[in-house]
Amino acid sequence: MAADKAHIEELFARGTVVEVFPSKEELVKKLLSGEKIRVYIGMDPTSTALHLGHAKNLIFLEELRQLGHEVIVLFGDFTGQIGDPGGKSAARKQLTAEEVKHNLSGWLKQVEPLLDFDDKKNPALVKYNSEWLSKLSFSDVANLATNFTVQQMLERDMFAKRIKENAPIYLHEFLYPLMQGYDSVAMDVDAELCGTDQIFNALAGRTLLKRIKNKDKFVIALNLIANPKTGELMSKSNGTGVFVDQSPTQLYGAIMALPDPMIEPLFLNVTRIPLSEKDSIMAEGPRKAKARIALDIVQRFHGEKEAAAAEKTWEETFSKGGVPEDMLEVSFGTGDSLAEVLIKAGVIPSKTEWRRLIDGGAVRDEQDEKISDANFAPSKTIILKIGKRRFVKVVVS
RNA sequence: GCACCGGUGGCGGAGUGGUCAAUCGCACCUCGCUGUAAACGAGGCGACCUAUGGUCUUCGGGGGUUCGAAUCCCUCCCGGUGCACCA
Repeated sequence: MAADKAHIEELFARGTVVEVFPSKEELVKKLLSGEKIRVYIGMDPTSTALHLGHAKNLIFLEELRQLGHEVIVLFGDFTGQIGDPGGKSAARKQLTAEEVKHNLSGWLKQVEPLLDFDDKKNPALVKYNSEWLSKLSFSDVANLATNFTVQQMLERDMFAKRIKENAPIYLHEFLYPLMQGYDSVAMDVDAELCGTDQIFNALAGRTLLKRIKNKDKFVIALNLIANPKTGELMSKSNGTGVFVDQSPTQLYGAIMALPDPMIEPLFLNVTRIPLSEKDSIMAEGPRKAKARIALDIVQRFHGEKEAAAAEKTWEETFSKGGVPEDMLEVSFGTGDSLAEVLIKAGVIPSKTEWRRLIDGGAVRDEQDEKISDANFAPSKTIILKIGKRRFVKVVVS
């Protein structure tokens, strides 16, 4: 296979790769050698939705596939049930088999647009680690454990932190790196892609692979997308996560709603707009640059046509104060309570909240007329705007 | 196992018999200004109602004292710390 030097250089120039074990130079050398390597990324389906931080890693993996390498997306259906130790003082909640199964079905769909699983010559592969982890016996596990000392485990910063805070560390938490490490052995990979938060686990795999198969695995650590100004990571908990299981319009809007400092990280890590265009795009100002990025990202998930439509809808909805085309519809019969109908549809959480919104002037109709009566009952089908982002079509039957 | 300390709303953290649906900060929501950005200003942030008031449910679980408990007592569960135990 022909190693594409320019492609590889551009890939690294984006800054997505922050650290490589044993070294970046050796990895580049390997990639340029023309040798086909097997590389994987592991993901525990801990929630139902993937955000752009995950997507970025998969996009990177797809590039490796395009360069001719064998790529594997490994779903941690087994490890997800154990739970990777979190930074919090309490151990992360373990998922049940049902939860994992439920989350997995959603993830698969969201991963699909990012990687080519149907390529005739070199399709991306999907694997599940329950395939081998569920078969290990207690003695197998004990054997694996002989490769590590407790001191090594305690080096992991979150463990160190918990010791400092006198927070508990459960024994099973030590097993997590062991299991993730065993994934590398079971798949006999040449490289692993992971977020920097996963370096410890990935290195455990590197150790195991070396001990068991005398093989040097590359650990390619990718950055975590953060707001450069505040340092906040992109995640659901702090509201900065952009989840990809949304309609084109919603996804486009979610990106537009991000703080400006996120533009550059997204440009570099998530889009594949050539780096040479970066300066001219950024020079157009944050508003336009963000729109350019939003379009690119929506395209990747939904295709050009949908993305263009999303952009147009968005412009008309928000720049011109209209309403989006795809919005939630609820049916409203005579005698119904509007608040109850909206609660049932999940638009608002309670009647009390509804009153607060009405009192605060947050509820308007399509003509931007404020609705100030909490007991308002539409006599004909209308479109309600609640705040800036909630739109509901109330269909009167 | 013994002793002590602690468990409060999404998080942090006040409160230590009535004035507590619970100060404050963060997060979040709404309004204003805007570019669905940031910053800033204002309001809100348990639920329900026949609604400038009323009712119900909340401070780890259960029980009790009291006219009245997040606050006191008992008990259980959980966490921390110290001591003891450790074939």
